[in-house]
Amino acid sequence: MNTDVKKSEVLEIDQESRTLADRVCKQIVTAIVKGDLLPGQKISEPELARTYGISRGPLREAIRRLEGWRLVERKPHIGARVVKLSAEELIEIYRVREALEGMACRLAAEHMTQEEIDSLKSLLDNHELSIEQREGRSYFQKEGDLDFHYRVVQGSKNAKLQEMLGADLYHLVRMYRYQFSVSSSRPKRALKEHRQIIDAIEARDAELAEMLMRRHISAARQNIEEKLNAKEQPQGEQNG
Amino acid sequence: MNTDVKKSEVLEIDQESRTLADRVCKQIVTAIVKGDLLPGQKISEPELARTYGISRGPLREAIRRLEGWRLVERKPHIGARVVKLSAEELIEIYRVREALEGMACRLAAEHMTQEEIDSLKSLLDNHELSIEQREGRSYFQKEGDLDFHYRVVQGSKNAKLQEMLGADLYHLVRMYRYQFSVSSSRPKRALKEHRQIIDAIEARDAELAEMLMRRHISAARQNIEEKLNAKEQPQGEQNG
DNA sequence: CCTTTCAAGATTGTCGACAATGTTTGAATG
DNA sequence: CATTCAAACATTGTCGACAATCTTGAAAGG
Repeated sequence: MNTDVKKSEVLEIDQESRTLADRVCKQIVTAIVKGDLLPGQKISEPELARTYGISRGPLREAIRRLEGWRLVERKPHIGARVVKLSAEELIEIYRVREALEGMACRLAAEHMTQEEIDSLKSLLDNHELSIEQREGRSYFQKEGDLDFHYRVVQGSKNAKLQEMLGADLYHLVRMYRYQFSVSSSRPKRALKEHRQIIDAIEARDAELAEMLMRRHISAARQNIEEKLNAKEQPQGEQNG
Repeated sequence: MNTDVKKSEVLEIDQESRTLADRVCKQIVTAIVKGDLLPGQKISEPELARTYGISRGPLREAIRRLEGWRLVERKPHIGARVVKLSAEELIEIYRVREALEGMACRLAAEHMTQEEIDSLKSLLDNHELSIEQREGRSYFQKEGDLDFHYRVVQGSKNAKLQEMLGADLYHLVRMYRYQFSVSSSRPKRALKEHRQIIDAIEARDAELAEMLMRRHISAARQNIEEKLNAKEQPQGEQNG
């Protein structure tokens, strides 16, 4: 038997998804992020319960947790819907990220270990390969960028920051990346900025690291704003 | 009949607490914030269900939402406990507040209406009265300060900021204010700083407003750090 | 033809019962 | 006397049924 294979996985995943509610909660998050459940879409309890093969009890508990995470909104006696962000709210999130990740990056310059820095640099090497080969392009656009940001936040060693960014905001960012494909669209430039940031962190230049991260996120925000404007200009095109 | 009395209340409160789960959720938050449920304390489902006179179903849903808000932690098959912050995590929260409320204050200087500013100034007048009369002292220490901060955040007009600060962090701050009484302990000085901040907002000096707010929160953090150190120095004194 | 009303259907909210898992107690053994 | 194991107990997890509320659609009236 393969008892000692993937021991940590057994311990961790088992710990976090031993109940139906926890497991289905993750599945719903994935469905939302991947776009199987679209923003604004109604979440039907009977339908989802059938889909996942569970009863409504654990499903409702999962929805309640998602409600706490602000990934779904609920109205009493009416139902739950996947949260739908307006353009303004999406921009707001990027402004919050600018403040929060700027701070995270400053702290990362102070607290990240050399091992973490080296590992992150090799991650960027992988990203570069993916971009050059044009094969993992969509991966980089959709997930690779957030991988980088996630690790910087981890490096800040501030648990509250990790919660607020990693667990709350990134879900929403991911969701909207999959929906509109408003990802960086200039992977090479983003990669260059990532390298500048990690260099500043390695040099322990906290001030510069914060500034570069703020500028990086600000550029991403402007990029989104442009794309949103470009999409809203053509009148008469309504989807829904 | 009094049908048109408190119409907004009927619409809002009714809307938010029409289900048992929503109502009991609020009750538990209040219990946590007031200190009836202490940090680290186990939340017994049968006991709470009896206390609130409901079945375990809605209660579990309420706990699940609180879990999403990170006010309680759950371990599968073991139970839920009120979250217990270490001294480091409490400090972390104040550092996050510094970044987030600094940003909120800058935005408030740009977006707060004159009516909101006037109302906030009269709130500060009330605080001054309370302090002078020494009668509402504990109210000011425990709630009045957060009232001010809450209104500034509202004035930022950034919904995401309002969520993250108003709905998430302030619960935790309140909880620990009630537990240790590590509130400002210098209400006059805090009030003076609040007045400086609102003056900067009224002058539409965003940069100054941000700086003053950051300094205000930083001072509060240092105050807490001192008190925590003073409490940890006396050895052999262990509680609970 | 459009609006209103009401009844049937579907969905959400609540409950009590049962199953699965943890915890505690106490007896047997070294 | 300490340790270990197992059985009894308590708690958490899951389910199906019923009640309360909302939605839909058809009939009646203007």
